[in-house]
Amino acid sequence: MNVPDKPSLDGLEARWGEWWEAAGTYRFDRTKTRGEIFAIDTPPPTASGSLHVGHVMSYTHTDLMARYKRMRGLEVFYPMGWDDNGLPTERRVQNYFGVRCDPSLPSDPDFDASTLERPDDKQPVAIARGNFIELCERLTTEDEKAYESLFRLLGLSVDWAQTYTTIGEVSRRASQRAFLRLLDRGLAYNAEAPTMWDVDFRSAVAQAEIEDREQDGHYHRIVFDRDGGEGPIEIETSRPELLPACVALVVHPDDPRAASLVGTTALTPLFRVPVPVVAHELADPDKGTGVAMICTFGDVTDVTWWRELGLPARVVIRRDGTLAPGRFGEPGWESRDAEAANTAMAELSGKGAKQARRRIVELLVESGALLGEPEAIRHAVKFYEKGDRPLEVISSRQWFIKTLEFKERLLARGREMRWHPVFMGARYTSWVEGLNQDWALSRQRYFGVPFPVWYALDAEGEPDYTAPIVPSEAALPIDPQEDVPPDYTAAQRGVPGGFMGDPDVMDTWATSSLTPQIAARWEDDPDLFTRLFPMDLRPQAHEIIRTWLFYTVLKAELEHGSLPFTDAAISGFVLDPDRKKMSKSKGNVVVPTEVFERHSADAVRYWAGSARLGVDAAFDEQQMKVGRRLAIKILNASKFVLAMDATGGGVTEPVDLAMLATLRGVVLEATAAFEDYEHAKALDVVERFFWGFTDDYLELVKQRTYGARGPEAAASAIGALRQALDIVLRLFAPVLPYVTEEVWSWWREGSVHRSAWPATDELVSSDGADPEVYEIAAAVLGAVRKEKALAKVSLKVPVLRVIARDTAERLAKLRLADADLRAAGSIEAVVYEEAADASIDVELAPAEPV
RNA sequence: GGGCGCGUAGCUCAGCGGGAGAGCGCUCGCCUCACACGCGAGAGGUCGCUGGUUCGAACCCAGCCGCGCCCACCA
Repeated sequence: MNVPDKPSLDGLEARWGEWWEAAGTYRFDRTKTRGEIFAIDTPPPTASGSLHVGHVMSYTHTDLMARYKRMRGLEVFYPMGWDDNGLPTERRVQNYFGVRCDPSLPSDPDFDASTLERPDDKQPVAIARGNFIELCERLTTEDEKAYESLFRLLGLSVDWAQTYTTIGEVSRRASQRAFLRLLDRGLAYNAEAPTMWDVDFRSAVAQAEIEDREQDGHYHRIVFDRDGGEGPIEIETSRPELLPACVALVVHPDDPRAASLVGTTALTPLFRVPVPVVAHELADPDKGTGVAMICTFGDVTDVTWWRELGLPARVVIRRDGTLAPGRFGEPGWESRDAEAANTAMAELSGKGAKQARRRIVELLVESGALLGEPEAIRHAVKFYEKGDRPLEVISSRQWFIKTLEFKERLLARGREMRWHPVFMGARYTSWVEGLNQDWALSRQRYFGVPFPVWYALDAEGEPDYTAPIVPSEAALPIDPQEDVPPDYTAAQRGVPGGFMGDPDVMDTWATSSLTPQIAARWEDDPDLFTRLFPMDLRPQAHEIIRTWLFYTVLKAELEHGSLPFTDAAISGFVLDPDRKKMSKSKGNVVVPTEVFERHSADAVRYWAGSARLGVDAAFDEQQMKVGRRLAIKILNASKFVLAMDATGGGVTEPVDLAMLATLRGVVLEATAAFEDYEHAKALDVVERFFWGFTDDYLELVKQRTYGARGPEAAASAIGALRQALDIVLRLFAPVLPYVTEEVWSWWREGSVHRSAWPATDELVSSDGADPEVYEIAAAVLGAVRKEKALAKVSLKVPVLRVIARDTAERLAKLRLADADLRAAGSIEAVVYEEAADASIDVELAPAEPV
């Protein structure tokens, strides 16, 4: 027994953090079988940036579950990954080192960034992809160290021997292997197809990375002449600059005008291009004039129309977002006045969409084709979530993964998964139901996992995309820019009759969607994999249900025919005190390290643990102060409990048994709450008991522990106190790992975090005890305190007598606590009066003359 | 436009069919031998609004209002 005189929270994080590491308290034991393991698919935080209190909350939520399951006897697999793959890292490396990636360069094996020659400060140095990746890894290593130390401070019970990075070799191999297998099964395909395209990043983006933003715009009413005579046709468009890309007009088949319009031909204004009028269900009779122009391509509806109606393509937007020069008069670019069309096009060429729009409106006004004033509107426009300009639909060659045909299976997997909270499952369902394109997998970027394929070049040097050359799985990971395909030589790269490597990298989600497989060392360590996969828990934020969660389900379904994990726990956002989401741009982020210093890690965890899953939580330092107080209270109450020597007698006093019976209910409730992923409820139940334990129970039995009623009665109290403390420490351990470990170390062996979660059979001695004894006695004690507070006297002032009126049954219970009550409240006598209405009268002794 | 969640004391939230609660904040008091980094007490609320079901509604149902998020084919 080693109880300090002045227990303190100071230094607990450092002391126990080191101890846990040295003792291997959270080390994963891989000899356990799947049924004995609880496997967590930890979210890998983005390694470029900084952790904020949102991370603190959600990672704490995961840790609560990890610690609970560990105490339940499960071997917890709790790894940590670092997401260093992707655009944020790429950008930071470019700025930090002044380099840019040129995938056409071969890697320099002697590359050294410190001797990097920068002939011109303004011009970044071009380096090979392999060297670029080295730099990315080097820079992110620094971030990862900082993150790890913060996560350790927070007390995450991660096994730090189980780490991975999403750009590391294991991740690249897994990503490429998964891709090759999908390719082999025909589930991955490449195609020249219209795809959502960010003109600034010059890369394709997937549906999941697109967000709608409300934008100001205008409806322009434009009149098309008819090719042949009948009256003109009016349409409305918010994108008049796409007029040269117009390939048809469309009406709904049920529109009364359809009969006279469909099958006829109209002429585009300015460009005089004959376009057919066609019918399609997607044309909305109530929108605009009911007639829409189909352009290649203004939006995804255009793509649908173009594809289903077999229309030609006349693309005018280039990959950088500017308009191309006119080609009217060439094949496929028919015009009744090609010269005028090209003149008009020349006015637009080289301009971005916005400028081109402004100019074409002027041209349309001059030509009289624009009717009236453009009508100002607000409408939703699609953006890449990280982009600044609206997306364009641009045709390019991309890799896709078949997704649409698996919708039903993916929906079924969503129903099969357990969602915490349940309503978050609806997010997944609505996303899957709304899918309208296969997963566009390729990105025209550099830092990422390359596609492990090459293409044979024909005699003209043109690649054959239909038959990609693939490496063996054993060779993975490969970089097709560095490595040479089987049966070729390096000298054949890029020459007719030779080969070329696929220049693109995969969407970062292609890797992130394999985090369970990566952490479990899929195929690299089959023994480990069978012990871990499918995992138990995926904790994550709700904003990435459609990306991380969805893609992970998709990959597991396609590769393994199973869920990747059985449970998903979704955390909410952290809001600042003004109820706004914390974000760097709003300047309202709180630096976590300072918060730990002010309140202690346990206190911060208390705040996080008080927030339920799926519910946005306010950042609330007051709540952390409460947590700190609770932690200190645990120290002091423990000190009191452990100060008295245990004499070894049994727990016999009714009040003691009643308290333990109450605790039994608490154990049941807290356990049920954790099983339901309701950690906040578990904490609430335990905390409520604990405050009553210190405020009421400790006061009731304090005098007795000092021996006021003899050694046997004292032993009963001391025994009950110790048993309660033993259980309460374990109940608090998931939320408050530091303070509970500290107290545990005073009198127990090993770590509280490897001790067993409390079970009711530990409290068998209180079987049949009536918790009401404790409850009623506490109520009387409360009444006494109230009387003294109202009289503004010290709690030491004696009470002449307390008259308790209640039913005979309850009075009998109160009598069982008579002696403790009189000692605790300095009460000379308790009078028991049977009455229909319960009430308590307290008569204080007259004040001492001063 | 569709969906989900939320609206309870000044603040943060629990309660989800039969007494309107907790903590913080505020006010008042107390150095009571575990704790002044403490202890005790008090004040404070037509439970968003309107209807309905029920003997009884903060809780169930319907409609509305407000806030947040998710989804949706930008004419």
